[in-house]
Amino acid sequence: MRIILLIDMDYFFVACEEIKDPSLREKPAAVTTGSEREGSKGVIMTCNYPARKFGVHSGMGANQALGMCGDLVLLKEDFKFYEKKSADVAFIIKKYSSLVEQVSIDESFVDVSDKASTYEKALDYAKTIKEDIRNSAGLPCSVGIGPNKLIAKMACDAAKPNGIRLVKPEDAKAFLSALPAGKLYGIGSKTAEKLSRMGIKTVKDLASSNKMQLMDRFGTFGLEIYNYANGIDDSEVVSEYETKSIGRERTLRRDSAEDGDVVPVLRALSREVSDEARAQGYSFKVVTLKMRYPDFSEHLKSKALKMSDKESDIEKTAEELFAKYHDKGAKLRKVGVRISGLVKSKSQRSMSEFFA
DNA sequence: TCTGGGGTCCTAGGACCC
DNA sequence: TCTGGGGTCCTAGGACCC
Repeated sequence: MRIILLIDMDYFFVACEEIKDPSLREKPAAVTTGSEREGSKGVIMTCNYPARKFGVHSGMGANQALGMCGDLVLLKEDFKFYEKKSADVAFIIKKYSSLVEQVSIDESFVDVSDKASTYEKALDYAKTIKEDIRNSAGLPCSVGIGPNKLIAKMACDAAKPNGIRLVKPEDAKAFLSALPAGKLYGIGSKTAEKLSRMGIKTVKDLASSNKMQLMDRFGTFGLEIYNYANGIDDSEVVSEYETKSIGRERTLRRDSAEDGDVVPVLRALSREVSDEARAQGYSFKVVTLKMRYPDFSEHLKSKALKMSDKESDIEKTAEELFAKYHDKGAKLRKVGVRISGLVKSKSQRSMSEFFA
């Protein structure tokens, strides 16, 4: 029998800020991307629950959020600090199981099948971990418990904030079926709309829909969401993970068609990408330039090179792609540089082999 | 939702090789 | 000269998640 936990930190970035400044706890507060763009205060990345009462949520423009809540405290993101707190939390979780998959800065799956023989014991185990995180790292989290990653994830969503939710296998289908289809993991706005046009509005509708028809319409993805809707997910908790790509992107100060506004940004981004690749010990094969236009349409242009670890190759290729594909006179909103086809550099490889 | 930045996975056509 | 099928790489774009 498998028992999986999903531990998800509550309003993580703002919770970290509350450690620095406890007085924030009583106030509506949000962490933003910050912005150099004229007229913009950036976008809300996370907000605490007092702010949510006003309708503030992540992804929203900070100006719009201020319109809903004039007293909202805006804080510019401090990723270094969040990464440190994330590492603290990861260290705590690893005391309880070695089979941990960190899926983002604030979320980890934990396979506790070997630690807990029953769901009741898993529930106690989850309480212990949650308390440890609260006491040792000073941060609140929620925990979902289920027979697979999908159920654990959906249970955790239902547990938030600061809760624990156990969904046993025999209850999984009933638990899921009440949800709107768009709340199911993997179903975003586009798919929700397509499903809705097919008459599929809830997870229950999806679970009892025609599997063949779904596969016809969506390919293997159709099978996946059909299985999810039925509470089926055989994917493993994987603790080893390889980075696939490293990228940086930036919204320009103002929409611009001038090379003079864009090229320096490409250089800065290339530099940052190169620094990150070096820090992680990766060489790369492919460089991709992303261009976003004022209407939010995006174009990607990429070029495969010989394996390289040189900043100059990133910069040269990004500028080359820009010169070749950007229509002169067309304004840009955002540019990005990404490298992929990553391979651990020799020195790094021997280091990890040494430790293995 | 006048909308940031970091990622992942999937698909699909064409090139090229055997 | 015309023909088949498989495999892999390259490139572009879409959708999703946090």
